[in-house]
Amino acid sequence: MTGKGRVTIREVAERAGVSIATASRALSGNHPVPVATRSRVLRAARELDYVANAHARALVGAGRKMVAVVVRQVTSPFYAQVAEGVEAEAADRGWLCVVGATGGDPQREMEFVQLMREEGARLVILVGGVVEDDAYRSRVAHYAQALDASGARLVLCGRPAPDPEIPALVVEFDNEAGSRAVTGHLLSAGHRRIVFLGGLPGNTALDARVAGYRAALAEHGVPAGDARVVDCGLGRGAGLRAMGELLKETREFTAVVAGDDMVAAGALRAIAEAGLRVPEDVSVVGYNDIPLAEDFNPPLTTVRTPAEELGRAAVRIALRDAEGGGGGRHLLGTHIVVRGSVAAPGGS
Amino acid sequence: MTGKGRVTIREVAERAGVSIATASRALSGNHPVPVATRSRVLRAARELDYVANAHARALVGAGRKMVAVVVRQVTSPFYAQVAEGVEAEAADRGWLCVVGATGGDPQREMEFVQLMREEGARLVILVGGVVEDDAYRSRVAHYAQALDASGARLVLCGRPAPDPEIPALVVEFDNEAGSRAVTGHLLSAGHRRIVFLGGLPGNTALDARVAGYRAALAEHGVPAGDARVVDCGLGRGAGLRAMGELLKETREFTAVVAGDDMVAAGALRAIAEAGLRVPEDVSVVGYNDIPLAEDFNPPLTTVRTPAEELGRAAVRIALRDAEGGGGGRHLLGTHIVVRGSVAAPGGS
DNA sequence: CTGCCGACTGAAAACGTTTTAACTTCCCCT
DNA sequence: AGGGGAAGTTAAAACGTTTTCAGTCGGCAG
Repeated sequence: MTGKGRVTIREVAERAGVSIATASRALSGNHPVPVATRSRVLRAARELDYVANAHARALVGAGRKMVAVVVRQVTSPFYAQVAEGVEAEAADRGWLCVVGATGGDPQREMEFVQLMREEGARLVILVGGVVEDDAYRSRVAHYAQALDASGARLVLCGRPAPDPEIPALVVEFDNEAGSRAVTGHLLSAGHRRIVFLGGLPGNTALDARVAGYRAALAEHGVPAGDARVVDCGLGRGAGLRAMGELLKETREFTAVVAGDDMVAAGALRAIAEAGLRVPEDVSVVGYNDIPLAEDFNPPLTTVRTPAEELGRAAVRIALRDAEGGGGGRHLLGTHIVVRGSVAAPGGS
Repeated sequence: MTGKGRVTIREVAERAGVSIATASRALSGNHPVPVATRSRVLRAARELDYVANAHARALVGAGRKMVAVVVRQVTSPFYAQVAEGVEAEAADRGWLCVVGATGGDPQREMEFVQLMREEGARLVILVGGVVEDDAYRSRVAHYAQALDASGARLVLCGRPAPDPEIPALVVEFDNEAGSRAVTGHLLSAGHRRIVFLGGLPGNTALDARVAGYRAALAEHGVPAGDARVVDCGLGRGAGLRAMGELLKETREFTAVVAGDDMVAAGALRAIAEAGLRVPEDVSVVGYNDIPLAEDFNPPLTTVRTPAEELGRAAVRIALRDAEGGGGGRHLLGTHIVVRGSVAAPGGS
């Protein structure tokens, strides 16, 4: 039953009584072949359960249609949605999608990009905010230049291009606008003492959200000195810990803007553990509107960032501009989703 | 700046003043090469920013170290965790991991497996319960036979092998035991009228959980007639809808066993919307212990299925048994995680 | 009848690497 | 001094496709 190795096109050709060249043409459809010959070849291929060797094909042809998406971790709901968007858009076009996880380690990111170069990926999408230091800039410059040299494209989602001249495309959400809007929502409800929980200095995405938060405060006439940013970074654990500590230190605030929904999840938990109620005692808003945000306790008011659409857009724009080469920056809009975690300040 | 095509090993060899063969050996390290020559080649490669062409390498060599993991959707927290486990274990060994999403469509599953055969994946992991009909059996038999013929391995996670003779490895959780345990937990708390929400007849994973549920009832002397299984399938939306309808029809139950945590999330929401409290009026348990289960309202008592470990185990076992060929079935254990969604029946 | 064009086909080159087999050197042993 | 390796190196074959180039054949216009 199991022929030793894989069936090759040679055996198909033999069985169909044609040359390798004709078999190839019939199978790949690159060149017209009389229908009789063609069906004979196809039947032979079916009978032998022939599958073409993608490596051989990629070696001689124009390479393989493959897109790579690189995220910190697949289990983050936001990244998962982005990856799903990329996967879906790629599948729609018959492209293969590879996802890599770095765990936030630049070393693994470099290894993975290297691997993708070897594999001949034509599109590499790096997702997620990052601290923009010199190491980052030179790393990305190298990716962009190297990928460009072999005709591939680099897309940065939620992280900046180190230099506008660099052949990388940037597709991201307008973090500052989203954060300004949701902070404005709290301010409009009457809050004045609002904490931003989850800053990550140097991380461009979080810095933009902090900037939006400060801008909203300024717009509503809150003194800049009343702003308070807790730089605890992202993740549920970080939010839980930082919120717990903050509550031990002070209760001089009525609302919390979380860096993202996972931080908000931790914060909600910490607030409950401290014996306070949301939203009666403290209002909380998140960022990203992950799928389970409406199952939090209470359901979370947050900013909807259509993550899947971000992934799709990255692929779509990169492939559309494929000829254009070069860079460019595309901003995607966001909007507030109002649920039960916000009330007017001043108790029940 | 952009040299036209990719740098090949020929140019590296030329610059280092050696033959292609020597360059290849120095770079791949398959054959000892004097340190002087070796460093000369490596330097040339570094200077030219050479990356090997994985296609050419795979074409002549033993193929590429690549594992493919196929799930319904990446955004399901459970599948994401499994995929992360596979990715991590693969990365640890320097293998490439490709994830495919089928959306539950057998057609897309077949296409993806076909693609993986073309790409030369050496390990294909199919994840997730499935209805075991004739179409499924013949599909999987074909995968197994075809992959085996080209020296690749097939692993089934949470779905059955159609035939013990078939060269496929099964790695899964003991769904029946887990479900029996968590249902037993409710029974021990005093519940007698317990609904199973989220059956999916024909789906082997869910059927096993239903069987565990019934077994637990029988063990505790609850008449079989008091069992009630709502076949609404999985997903938050399904749970929300089905629970809402059930509550309109009857309130003759004190506890709910959900098919998985997402169904539980929907159920919790529906119960709250009906004006009931969890756990005072209704107790709820889930399945899988997804990362956000403790942020539900209330925190969810559920069965912890170490999903990442499932992914890791699939890779580990498959690679360890690589020589052994053939099949085999491995069961992974689970345990209950007690949180706040269960109380004794009979109101606050 | 001759010449030409088009449709179809096949032999062979090419893709970039690894590996085999053969060829040098050079050293050591007798 | 001659022979036997070992160590280092290289030319060439091989991997499975696609594509180019050249060929064969039949038909049709002149």
